[in-house]
Amino acid sequence: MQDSKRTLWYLKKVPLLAGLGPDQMARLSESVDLREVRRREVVYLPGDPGESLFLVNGGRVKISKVTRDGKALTLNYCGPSELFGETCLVDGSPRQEMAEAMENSMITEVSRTVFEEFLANNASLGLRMTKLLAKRRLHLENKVETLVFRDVTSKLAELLLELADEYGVEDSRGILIALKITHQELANLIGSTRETVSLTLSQFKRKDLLTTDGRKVIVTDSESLRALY
Amino acid sequence: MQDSKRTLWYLKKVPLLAGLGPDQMARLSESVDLREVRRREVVYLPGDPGESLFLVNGGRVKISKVTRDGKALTLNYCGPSELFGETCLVDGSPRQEMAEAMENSMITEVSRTVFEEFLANNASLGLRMTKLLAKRRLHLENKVETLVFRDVTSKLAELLLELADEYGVEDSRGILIALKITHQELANLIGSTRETVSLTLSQFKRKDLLTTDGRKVIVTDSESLRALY
DNA sequence: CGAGAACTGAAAGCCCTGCTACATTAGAGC
DNA sequence: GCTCTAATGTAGCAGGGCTTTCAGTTCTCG
Repeated sequence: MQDSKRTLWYLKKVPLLAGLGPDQMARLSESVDLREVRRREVVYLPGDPGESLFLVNGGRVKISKVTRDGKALTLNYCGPSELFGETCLVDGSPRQEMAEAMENSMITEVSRTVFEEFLANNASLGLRMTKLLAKRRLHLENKVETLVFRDVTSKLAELLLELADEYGVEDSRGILIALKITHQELANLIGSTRETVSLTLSQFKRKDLLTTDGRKVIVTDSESLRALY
Repeated sequence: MQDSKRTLWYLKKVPLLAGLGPDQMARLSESVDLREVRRREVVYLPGDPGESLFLVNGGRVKISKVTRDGKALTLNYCGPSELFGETCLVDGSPRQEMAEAMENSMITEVSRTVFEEFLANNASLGLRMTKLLAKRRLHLENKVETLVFRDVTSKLAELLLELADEYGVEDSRGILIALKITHQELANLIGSTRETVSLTLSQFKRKDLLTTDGRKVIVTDSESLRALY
């Protein structure tokens, strides 16, 4: 009871579901599953059955492609109110990517069939869903372009500016990226290696484009950084 | 009159629109635009206003990312009954990719607002659209992975098998890829260069994995080719 | 059918960056 | 605070493939 109330409360905050009426919302909240996942916990792996999609209620989940030999490419991060695992809508075939919690998170699991039923009965949800997926696609297309055409310096510069934009806070020295992120993670985001990222970062530091405070990056000269791509 | 009848006839063949009733279909056919585009004609360029989406009625259209310095990455080909340009649904911002006819083609142009209106009033269309976009996304994600992790030999081998699968016809010597395609096009599809593709192809030929007949490729040993990735 | 454009074959050089290998440092957990 | 692990700083080396160049071939279109 308490739990279903909380589920409802979470669902109400998801923009994607804004078009659902109170009754539908209530019905949905009864057929979903609220789950807690801890930092580094895997939500699903490639090969797992793709029978549900997820909403992030709180925390952050990383979606990535992994290879047999341990290399990984991060596709995107999902923050609160965002959807992931929706590619199972195609046909419920096995997952082809990995979802892993980056911090302790709360997620809502919706079975594919239930979601499809809601979609089939709610045009407004379909419209929102279409726009959402189109947006994701656009981002991914731009990401592909960047990955293929640009060199590491350019890709890292762009990534840092994006991160500064999304997670940046003002600081006396510039924009501090308030995100606990390792060089390996940065490398996975731009399709490079840890070593090359470390090297490139120290080059940036030498050129006074950024400083580090502990392990946080502070962008001090975003203009020059932008000029690199 | 004649023209609107033809439009309707074309629209009826599009699976995406299968959920629309006869009346809706008729209304749609009146608010769209049937266009003919010739081989190499550009449908839209990056920067063009993104105010409509397109259905391919016949022929084939290439969607690609291009850079200032002339490099190109092909995202996908769209054949009959397929949709393209749908990323404008996000917000009607300028195009970020290029659409170009690969052969003389017939396309239907639907304005963004009209399509959105249909979406908002037709849950079945929303469901189909969602599935379609989810599928595209899945393909694109796999493409990214391939582009980033694999070397040219592996990517080209995979591409040739895909093409053989989609455009292949039986031949006494193996599977003939019945598609007029240049080395440059192949390179654009796998994020490489014309020279490297030419070289790799001749390596394949030397290893007896394929032959060429004029400018068509014939895959003679698909097993060994598959083993390369 | 002829000329020009488009396409392919081949080869040398070089450069980015991935890989390997350690040393050092910062954090996390007890 | 101490230990042990995770993360970072550096460096050399090798190699895939991009660039450049040019010759030869094959379409295409007037």
